[in-house]
Amino acid sequence: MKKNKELILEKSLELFNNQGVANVSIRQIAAEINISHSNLIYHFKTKNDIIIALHQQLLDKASELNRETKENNDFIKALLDTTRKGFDILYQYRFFITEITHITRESEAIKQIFLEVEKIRASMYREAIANAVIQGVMRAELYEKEYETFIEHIKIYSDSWISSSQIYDDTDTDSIIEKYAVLFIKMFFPYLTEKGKEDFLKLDELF
Amino acid sequence: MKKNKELILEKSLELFNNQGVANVSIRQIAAEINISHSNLIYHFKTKNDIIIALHQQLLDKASELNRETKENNDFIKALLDTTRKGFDILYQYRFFITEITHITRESEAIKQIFLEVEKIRASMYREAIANAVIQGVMRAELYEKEYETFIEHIKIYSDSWISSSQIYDDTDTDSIIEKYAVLFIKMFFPYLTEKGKEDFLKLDELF
DNA sequence: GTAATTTTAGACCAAATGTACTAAAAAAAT
DNA sequence: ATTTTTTTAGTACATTTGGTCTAAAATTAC
Repeated sequence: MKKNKELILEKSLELFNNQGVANVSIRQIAAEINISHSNLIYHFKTKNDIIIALHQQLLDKASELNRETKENNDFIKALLDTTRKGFDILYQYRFFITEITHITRESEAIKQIFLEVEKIRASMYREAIANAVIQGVMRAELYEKEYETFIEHIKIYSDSWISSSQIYDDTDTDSIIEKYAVLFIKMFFPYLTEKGKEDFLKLDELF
Repeated sequence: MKKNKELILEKSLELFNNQGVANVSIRQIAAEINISHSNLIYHFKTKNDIIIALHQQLLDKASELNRETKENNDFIKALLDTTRKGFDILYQYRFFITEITHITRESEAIKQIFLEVEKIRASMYREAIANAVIQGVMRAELYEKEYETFIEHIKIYSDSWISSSQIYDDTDTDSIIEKYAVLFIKMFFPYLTEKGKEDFLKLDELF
C-alpha cells in the first residue's frame, strides 16, 4: 500500500499538470486522496515544498537518462532516441514548463537549479554537435558562432514544445511526444552534410 | 485626465505582466489606482473581461502593424524590421504568452481567436517564404513539406521567446527584443541560397 | 434647471484558503 | 509491555476573494 507522502506527490503532479499550480489548493489535493488537509501539511508545509519535491523527482529521472545514454555512432538515430526519452520524462512533469514563469518567480532556488540544468544541457548539445561535425554528419560553421546560435534555437524549442502542444494538440500523450520529438530532430536537417542528409532522409520514422 | 476604464486596463496589464494573472486580484488592481473595487467591477464584471479587453488591444495593434507593412524587396531587412516591431508589441502584452495555458484553459473564446491568429500568421510566413524562394533568396525544399516543418519551428519560437527571456534575461526591454529578433532571423540562414547567405552576412546589425 | 444616465463608493456576505493548535491513533523503538 | 516518535484528523481563526446591493455623486441629455 502506498504511503500518503507518495500519494500526495502523485496527485499533486496530476492536478498541477491539468489545472495549473495556482488553481490547486492544499485542501483539494488532500481531499482527492482522502486525507485531512492538516495531514498533508504535516508532510509538506507549503505547496512550494511539494513543487520542490516533484522537481527533485524530475532531476533524478533526467540524470538517470543521462547516465544510461550509451555511445552510438549513428548520430541521428541516437539523437532521436534520446530526444524521445527526454521529452517523455519532461511531459510527465509538464507543469514545470507551462508554469515556469510562476515557479521561478516564487522560488529562487528552483530558478537557480533550472539555470544550472540549462547550462548542462547546452554543453551536451555543444558536444554532440562537435562530434557530429567530426564524424562528417554535420557541416562546418558558415559564420562565427553559428552553432552557438543554433543551440539557442534548440534550447528555446526544448523549453516550449510542451506549451505549444497544450494549445494546439488534443491527441494522446504518445502521439504528442512523437510529433514534437520528430519536429525537434528536423531542426538539425539543414545543418547536415550531404552524407548526413542522405542518412536522414532514409529514416522512414521521420516522415 | 484619464478615464478609470483606461486606467484599469493599463494597471491590469502592468500587474499581469509582472505578477501573473492568478496573483492579481480585482481588489488589488482597484486599490493601485485608488478606486473602489466595486467601481472596477462596474467597468469589468470579471477579471476575464479585462483579459478579453486587453486581448482586443493586442489584436488591434497587431493588425495595424500588418496593414502598414509595406512591400519590400530586401527580404532579410524587411523580415528583421517586421520581426522587431511585432516582437515589441507582443512584449508589451507578454502575460498572454507566459500565461497562455492558463488563459486558454479559462477562456475558450480567447483560445479560438488565438488559433485563428496562428493560422493567419502561418499563412503569412508561408507566403513570405514562397516569395523568397521565387526571388532566389531562399533555396528550394530538400524534402517534401520541409518548409511546412520550418514554419512549425518558427511558430514555436514566436510563441516562446518571451518565456525564455523572462527566465534567462534581466536586461532592458529593448535589448531583449533586439536579441530575440536577431535570434529569430538567424533561424532562416541555413535555408538561404548562396546569394541569400551573402546578403545575410553583410548585415552588420545581425552580428 | 431638471430629469435621466452613468459612474462611484461603501457595506455586507458566503466561500475558500493558508495556517496554527490540540489530541488521538498508529507505528517504531526500547 | 511500555515508552517514544511518527502520522493523522478535527477544530478553529484570520484573511482574502469574488460578488451583490444600495445609495450617493458626477455627468449628460433635454
